[in-house]
Amino acid sequence: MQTNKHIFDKLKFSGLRATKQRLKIANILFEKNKTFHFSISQLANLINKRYGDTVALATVYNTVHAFKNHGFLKEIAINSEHSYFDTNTTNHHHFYDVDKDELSDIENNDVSPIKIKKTMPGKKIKSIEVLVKISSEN
Amino acid sequence: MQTNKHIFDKLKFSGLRATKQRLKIANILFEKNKTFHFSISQLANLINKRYGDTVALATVYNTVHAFKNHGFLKEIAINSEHSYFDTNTTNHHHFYDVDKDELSDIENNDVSPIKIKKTMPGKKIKSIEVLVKISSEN
DNA sequence: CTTTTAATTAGAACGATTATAAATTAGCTC
DNA sequence: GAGCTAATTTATAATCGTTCTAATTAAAAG
Repeated sequence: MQTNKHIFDKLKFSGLRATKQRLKIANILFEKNKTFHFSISQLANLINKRYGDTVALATVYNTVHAFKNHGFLKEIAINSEHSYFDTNTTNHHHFYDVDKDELSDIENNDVSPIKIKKTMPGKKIKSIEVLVKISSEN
Repeated sequence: MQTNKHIFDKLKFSGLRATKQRLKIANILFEKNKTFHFSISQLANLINKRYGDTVALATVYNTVHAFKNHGFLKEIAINSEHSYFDTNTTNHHHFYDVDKDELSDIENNDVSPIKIKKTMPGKKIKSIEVLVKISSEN
């Protein structure tokens, strides 16, 4: 599988050892070319479904944090209930479906340019993120 | 104090009993005309500082949730570490100072109109919120 | 004043996450 | 490939924030 090779190299290049566990997790996260949004518990379930009970929960946490620290994942704050991660680490925005508790991406191009008219002296803007909450109409 | 009377009425009107504890908490939250951002633990500290150990932690939680459910407070998601609340319940946006872990408001007027070009069939937009992360320049 | 109902409380329970310390494994060097 | 070293994994315990529970207290209504 080419994906595997690619992920392997990605890990290696970043100084992370390409362990069995990390490859399994990376497979699930990066196999789709589509952005993948998940919480730790969702991810743990997926791992279990595909690979059985072969990765300890602590390792899932460790790995997600390692991936995040190396820029492979981005954390997204939606609500206090869950912490979500996103395989799309570019600057972009989100729809959050409050009925289904589901995230989807909105690319930068799909949002009109955002101009912040208020300034904070001595501070510079690091990021601008838009969260659009949606729900079924009716 | 006029604020007290006002808060008392506010509680009464909403069907919440104006208990000693709720009035103390409301005093801290709503005494300033400025927006107030806080986490539960920060609030608990403030209560303690002003009123001593007279409100149980469970009551702080209960009260904040009651206030939130009655529309006196709004919850804001910034990161997974803390859950923040805001006394400004209008539609508005935020600066988040990542160095100081501090929130401040950006009024709707201070952000250029946001147009979302992507649509989600069968869904309607409930809110659009912008989070601007800032940090010291240098 | 009595009754009813809501709210508060201390403490237990819970769930998600992190820490610990021992065992395992990846990736080097020879 | 054997041996070495440091990184990683693991099971388990510990911790933290939050919620639950059941008893007590207090507010409002009659």
